[in-house]
Amino acid sequence: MSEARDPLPDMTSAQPKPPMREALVDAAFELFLARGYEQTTIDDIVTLAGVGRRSFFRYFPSKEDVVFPDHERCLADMTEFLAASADTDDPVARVCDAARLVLRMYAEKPAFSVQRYGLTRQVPGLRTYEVSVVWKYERTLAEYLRVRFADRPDGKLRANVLAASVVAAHNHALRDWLRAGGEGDPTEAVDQALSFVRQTWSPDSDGPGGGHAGAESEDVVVVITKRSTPMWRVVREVESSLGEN
Amino acid sequence: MSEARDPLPDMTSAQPKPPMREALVDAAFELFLARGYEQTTIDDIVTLAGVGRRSFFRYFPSKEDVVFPDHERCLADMTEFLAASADTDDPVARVCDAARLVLRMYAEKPAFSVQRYGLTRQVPGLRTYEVSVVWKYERTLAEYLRVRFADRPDGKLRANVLAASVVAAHNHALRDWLRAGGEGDPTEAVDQALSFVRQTWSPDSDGPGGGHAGAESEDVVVVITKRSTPMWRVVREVESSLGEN
DNA sequence: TGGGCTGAGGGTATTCAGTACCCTCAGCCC
DNA sequence: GGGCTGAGGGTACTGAATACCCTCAGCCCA
Repeated sequence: MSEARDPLPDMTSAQPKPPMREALVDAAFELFLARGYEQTTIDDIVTLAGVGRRSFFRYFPSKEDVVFPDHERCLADMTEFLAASADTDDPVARVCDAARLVLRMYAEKPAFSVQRYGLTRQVPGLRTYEVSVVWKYERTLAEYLRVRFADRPDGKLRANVLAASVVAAHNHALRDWLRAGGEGDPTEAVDQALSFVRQTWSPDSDGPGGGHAGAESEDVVVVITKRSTPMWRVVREVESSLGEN
Repeated sequence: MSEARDPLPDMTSAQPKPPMREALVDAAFELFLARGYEQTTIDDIVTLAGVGRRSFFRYFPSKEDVVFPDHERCLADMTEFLAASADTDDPVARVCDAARLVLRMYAEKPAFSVQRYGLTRQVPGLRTYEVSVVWKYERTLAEYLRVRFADRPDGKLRANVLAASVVAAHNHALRDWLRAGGEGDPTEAVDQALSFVRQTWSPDSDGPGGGHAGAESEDVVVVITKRSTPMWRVVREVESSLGEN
């Protein structure tokens, strides 16, 4: 259920993938899960990986970064994805799709994501780091929306609030999935959460509180029924009105 | 323009106010502004303040904390403020008022807030710290809303998104004020930004999309919805209308 | 073929934040 | 007096992060 043109392109950006990076990540997680994040030193990691200490900081600017090895890539992908937008794209749909890039990154490695989730819940420093990563995504979305909403009054406010909403909805569904152990497909839950935001902030509702239906729009369905009508009849009525949906 | 009962009580919580804490903050900011945050060591600070190194960490758990000396107090105030809510309060208005507590903390020391803003813009580590502080506020608001929305379907999602929206709107107005040098009163701008959110998420519009269901007469129910609204949401809308009315 | 360039990786020393442990001393209650 | 507590001070240690320099393989090119 992708919403905009050019949805979720294959942004794997096929890099040469240095094997040393992965070796470091593997060694780090093995130790983090065994004795805990703070009980593991950089020396422990590089010793297990069989490389020099200096090499660790060649690949990861800090100890926290090894826990989120693909976020920088994902952030770059998101930036690129948004930059490739057409002016005709629905901005809200576009940022929702951009958020789905993050979801996909998590969903691609369910076991890894769940393990990391366990770490971030326990280690305050990692939670802080994660929050700052999320903030970068939010800023990226907000910046895109800020440009797209430049002509609106309160465009900047709208952009910021909408970006925050999209991120919050995405994270809500994502964390539900992580808490459940990464079982199944989180896509649908995220879609639901995003549509929750999307329908509130859809571009045609051009002001707060202005979300009420203009009856002349072809997009609007009006159903009139008696209060005493049983629910199943109401549902059938609405269903037939909505037709294919 | 306070929105709920018991609005913004005097939460100065008159602590004994140890003078040493303030001396450390003053010394720290003097040095931070003169040579920069990262160029200043803890030893520099305690030397200027004329106290022992050990005493610094007695008052501030980390170097970053000295830059945000009153956020912990403010967070506690916010938690207390929300805990003191009545069940009859409008939850949305209540979290908006809670956000205003943060604004007030900034507005009480304009010069200090602006100086700190300059620091956080320049030092990535401080920005990260600030983001994590903001996240704590957001979590506090979301937790309150989660309880208040417990009976709603999607209550948790709604709580998270709403909390994120309120925080984003608040920060938007706050940063505008800080960028402008802390001149004037930021209250009105924050009120505007919050009302932007408030009108969108007001408790009476109890579903996204503004799908409005209401009783035209005693016996007739009119449902107006968008064609794109998913069926489950329509059903819920109708159910809730038929339910309590 | 030798020379020099580059870039990945390694090693060591240093800085500095943060912690643990112990000391002093003032006030204060028995 | 003696003992207790709590604020403040000092010192040593750990460990992340940085700076600087070394090795070595590959490679271009004169």
